[in-house]
Amino acid sequence: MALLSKSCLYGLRTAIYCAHQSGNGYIPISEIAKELEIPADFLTKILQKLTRKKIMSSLRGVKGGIKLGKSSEKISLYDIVQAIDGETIFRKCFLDLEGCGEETPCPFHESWKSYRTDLGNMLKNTSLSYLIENRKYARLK
Amino acid sequence: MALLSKSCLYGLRTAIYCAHQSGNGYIPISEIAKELEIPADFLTKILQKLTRKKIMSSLRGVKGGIKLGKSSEKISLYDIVQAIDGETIFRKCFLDLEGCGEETPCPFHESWKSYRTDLGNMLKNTSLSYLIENRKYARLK
DNA sequence: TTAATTTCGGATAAAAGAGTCTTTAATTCT
DNA sequence: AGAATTAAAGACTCTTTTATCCGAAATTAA
Repeated sequence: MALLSKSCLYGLRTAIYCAHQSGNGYIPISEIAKELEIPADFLTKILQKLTRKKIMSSLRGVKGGIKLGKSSEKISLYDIVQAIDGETIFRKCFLDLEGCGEETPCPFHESWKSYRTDLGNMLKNTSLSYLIENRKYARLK
Repeated sequence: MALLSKSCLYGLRTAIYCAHQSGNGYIPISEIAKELEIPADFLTKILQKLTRKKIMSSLRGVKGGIKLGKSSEKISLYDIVQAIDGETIFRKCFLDLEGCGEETPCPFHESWKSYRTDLGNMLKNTSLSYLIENRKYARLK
């Protein structure tokens, strides 16, 4: 298993890639797909989830493609994960028990809760711009 | 997505359940399955992975079933996760990039590394006995 | 020894996630 | 207006995970 779905990872990598591109123009999905070695048709579908949530914006036609829907400072990794994989990761009980909560905690409730919250906060506090500025390498494939 | 596979969660819940049972006898898998609302045939298969690693021990026949393979102090959650889902969770890059490492880190390398290590340590430091002793409720379904 | 019970092992089925393909709609350029 | 390009949308296939089924092997009890 992995924490995030493959779709989500593709979406994250694409967003980071777009944030890294200097210009403000649309980039064809096929170009990104080739660059990041992601199946193009599949990526198209995934990015639709991000455009519907205004995280990205798309344009059809000759000079069309995809780009960030707002400035990279305003997009957090949490936004992207939430848009593609939903919020269950950040809510769900470690043991996947429906009724687990403060009143009827599962055996692992306490230790997992803080950990899960930390993860959510870490993703919320990491914007695309921060990521671009504070890394040494651009490795995205 | 979830951090752990369903198989792994079933395995964890069963192990905790067994640790909670006072006696030292074998418990039929069908009984556990019914109690924890897990498909019995599926659970049988999952538990085989744990018995092969001596985390649990099993016995066929009339008074047979399954029980912990050693004392609950000596079984950590890490052992169980590792036996069922493997170690990839604790090693893999956040963005699932093959070549990500210290030399060629992915954009998320640093922040994820410590987090992943913490999770591993948390699971290593949590034994079944600790879990049984330090919880208020027994909720496992 | 026979009957009952229970795990083991392999085959198969169902469900979910990942990936492909084709057609349509929007946009640009000539 | 017409041709070329590119995302959107839906149907379909492939793979992995989850779940079911059945016969065989081991163990207990009478």
